Amino acid sequence: MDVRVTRSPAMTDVARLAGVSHQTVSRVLNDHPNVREQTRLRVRAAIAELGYRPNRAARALVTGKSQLIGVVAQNSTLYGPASLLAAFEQAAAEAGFAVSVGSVGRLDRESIAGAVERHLDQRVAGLVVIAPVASADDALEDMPAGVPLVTIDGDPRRAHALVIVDQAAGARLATERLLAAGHRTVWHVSGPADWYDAAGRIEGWRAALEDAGAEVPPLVPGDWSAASGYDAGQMLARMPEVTAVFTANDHQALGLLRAFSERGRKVPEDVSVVGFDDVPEAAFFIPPLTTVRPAFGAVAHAGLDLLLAQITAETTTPERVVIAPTLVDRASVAPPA
Amino acid sequence: MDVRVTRSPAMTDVARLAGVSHQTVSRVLNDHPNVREQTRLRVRAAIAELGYRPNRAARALVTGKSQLIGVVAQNSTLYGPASLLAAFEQAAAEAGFAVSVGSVGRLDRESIAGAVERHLDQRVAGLVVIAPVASADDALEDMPAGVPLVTIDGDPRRAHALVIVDQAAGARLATERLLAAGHRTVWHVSGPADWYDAAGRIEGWRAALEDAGAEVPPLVPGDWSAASGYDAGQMLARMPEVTAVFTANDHQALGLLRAFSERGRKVPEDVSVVGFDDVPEAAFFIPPLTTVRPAFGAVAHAGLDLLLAQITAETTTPERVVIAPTLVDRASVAPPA
DNA sequence: CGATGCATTGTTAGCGATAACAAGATCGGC
DNA sequence: GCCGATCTTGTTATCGCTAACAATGCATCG
Repeated sequence: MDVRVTRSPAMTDVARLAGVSHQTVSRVLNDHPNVREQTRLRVRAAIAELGYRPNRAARALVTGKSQLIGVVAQNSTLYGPASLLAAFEQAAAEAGFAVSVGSVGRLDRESIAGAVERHLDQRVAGLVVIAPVASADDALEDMPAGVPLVTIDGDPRRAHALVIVDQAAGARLATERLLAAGHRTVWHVSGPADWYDAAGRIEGWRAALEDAGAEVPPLVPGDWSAASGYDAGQMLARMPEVTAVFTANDHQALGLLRAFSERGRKVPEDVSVVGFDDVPEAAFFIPPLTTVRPAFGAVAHAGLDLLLAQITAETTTPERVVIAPTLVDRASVAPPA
Repeated sequence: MDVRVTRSPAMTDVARLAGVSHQTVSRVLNDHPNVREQTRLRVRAAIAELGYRPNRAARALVTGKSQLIGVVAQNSTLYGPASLLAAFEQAAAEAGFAVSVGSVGRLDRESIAGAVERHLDQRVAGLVVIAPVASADDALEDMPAGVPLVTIDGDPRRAHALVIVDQAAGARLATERLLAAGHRTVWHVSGPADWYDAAGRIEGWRAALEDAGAEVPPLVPGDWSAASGYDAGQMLARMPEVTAVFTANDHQALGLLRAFSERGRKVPEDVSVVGFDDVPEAAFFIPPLTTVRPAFGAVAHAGLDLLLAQITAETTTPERVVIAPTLVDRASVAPPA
C-alpha cells in the first residue's frame, strides 16, 4: 500500500532522512547548544529537503504554551485602537509570534472576560488587553495568575504591567500651544467620560489652564465621533468669546470645523482649533489641523517588549511604560483677533 | 505532597468526577448522539463544577485542524481593509472561531507567501486573504490544495472562492449621479493602478461615461492618500472646464476639497465631488460628501460563510459572491453653474 | 592508564484530546 | 426465553512534539 498522501512530514521523517533520532531534530530546531555542528547541518539539510515545518499544536500541547499572543480590543474602526492593533501585529510578527485577535463588541466586563477566556483556551503565551475604560479593567481582576498580561491604555492605578500614552501631557501641550498664541482661555470638547484617555486629556487641559491662571470654561462633553464635534461646534460658534478650542480627537475637530464653517466662524482667524491623534488626513482638513501625535508604534513596541519580558523571564514585575506625545503644528492655530 | 498547583483540569479529571471514562466526556463535548441523557447531565455537571475547558492544542493535534481562521491582510490603517478585518473578526467569533491575523508590510508575493505559511504551521482551519493586488493573488498560486481558502477583493478571473465588491457598479453609480446632475463629463482621481479596486472603479467610471456618450477626460492618477487627492485638486482647480470629480476614495476627496477651497473653487457650486468608501467622517467634510458605500459587513459575512462551507462540507466549489455598493447622497453634488 | 566530566546522542514517557474497536446492556421479534 | 440488532460505555492506540533521563564517546587529569 504505497499511499502517496502527501501528509506533511513530521519530525521522525526528518530524523530518518538525517540518520539521527527525532530528539536531535528537536534540539536543532530549538537551538540547543549541545549538538555537533556537522549533525546540525545534516538535520538542517533534511529539514530543507522535506520542507518540514514543525507542528505548533503538538508543541503547544507538550509545553502548555503557544507562540500565540492574544489581543483583546474593541471591534472598532476608531483610529487609535486600529492603529495600535496594526502596529502590534507588525511588532509581534517580527518577534516570531502570531497574533490572535479577540475583538469585542462592547467594552463591558462580560465581553472582555469572554474574550479573555477564549484566548486562554488556546493557551496563548501572553495577553494584551486594550482597556481604555474602567469596566474593561475590572474584568481583569480575576484573571488566573501566571498568564503574562499587559494592558494598554488601562487604569494607571492598577498593578498590571501596562503601557499608556501620557494623555495629560498631550492635552497640556495642546492647551499651552493655544495659550501661547495669546488666547485668554481654551475650551475643550471631550471624549466619553468613562474612557481613561478622555479623562486624562481633560485633566491635562484643566491643569494647563490653572497653571497659567486662566479661567476654566465649562467642559463640552462629546463622544469620539465627528458628529459630536459638529454638535459642539454648533454651540460654540454662537459664543463670540470662544476663540480657542481643543478637541479630544481629530474627528471631533473635523466636525467642529464644519460647524464653524457653516456659521461663518473662520479658522484660525476667528477661532483656533487643536485636535488629538494626528490621523493621516489631519493635514488635509480645512485648515490643516494642529494636533497631538501619540506614538502608536512606540506604544505597540513597548507593549510587546513588556509582554515578551514576562513570557521569557518569568518575571511578573508590573512594569509600566509611559509614552509622551508630541505636538504637530499646522495651520489651525493663530493669535486671537 | 499535596501540591495545590491549580493545573487546569483535563478531560480525565472530569471523567473521574462524573464516574465515566474520558471518552464519554469527549462524546458529550462533541454532541455525539449515543450518550444516555442521564450520563450527559452528569458529565455536564462535572464540567461546570471543575470549570473545565477543552485543550484546543490537543484537539488540533489529533484532528489536524484547529478552530482558528487565519486572515492575511496588509498592515494598514486604510479604512477599507481595517473595516473588513473588524467585521470579519466579529462574524468569526459568532461562529466560534478565533481569528489569527497575519499582517504583512507589503502586498508582494514573498510577504504574502510567508504569512500564509505561518498560518499553515498553526494548522488553521481556513484562510482568508485580502488580496487587492495582483502580486498577492500570485502568491496563492502554489497553495497546498485542501486548505479552505477565500480571497477578498482578489482577481475576479481566478478560480478561488472569492468575495468582491462590485467596484465598477459603485463607480458607475457615482459617475451617473454626477451626469444626472447635468455635468457634461466627470473627471476621475484614481487609486493605485495595481489594485483591483482601483481598476474596477476606473472601469466603471469609463463605462458610465461612454454609455452616456460623454467625453472621457484624462485619468488623474493617485494613491489612496489624502495627499494625492490634494495634488490632484491643485491641478484640477486650475481648469475651469472641470465641474465634476469622482475620487477613488473619501480621503482623496478630502484632499481634493481642501485644494479646491484654497484656490477658491466652491464645492458644490463650482465643482461637484463624489467619493468612495463612506468613511464615518464623510458626513462632516466641507461640504458633506456624497459617496459610495461598499457594505463591508456584508463582505465579511459572505467571506466567512464561503469559508465555513468549505471547512464543514469539504466542498471546494469555487463560489463567488459579489456585493453591490450603494450611493449615499449628501451635499457635494449640484448642477453645474 | 583508569577515573572523571562534559559533550553529544538516543530512549522512553507523557501532554490531552479523538478514533477505532471491543464489550456489556437493553430491546424487540419469533 | 433465546438471538441478533442497537444503544451505551470503556479500552487502547495515536497525533507530533518536548522533558527527563540514560548511554555513549572523547578529552582531561592525577
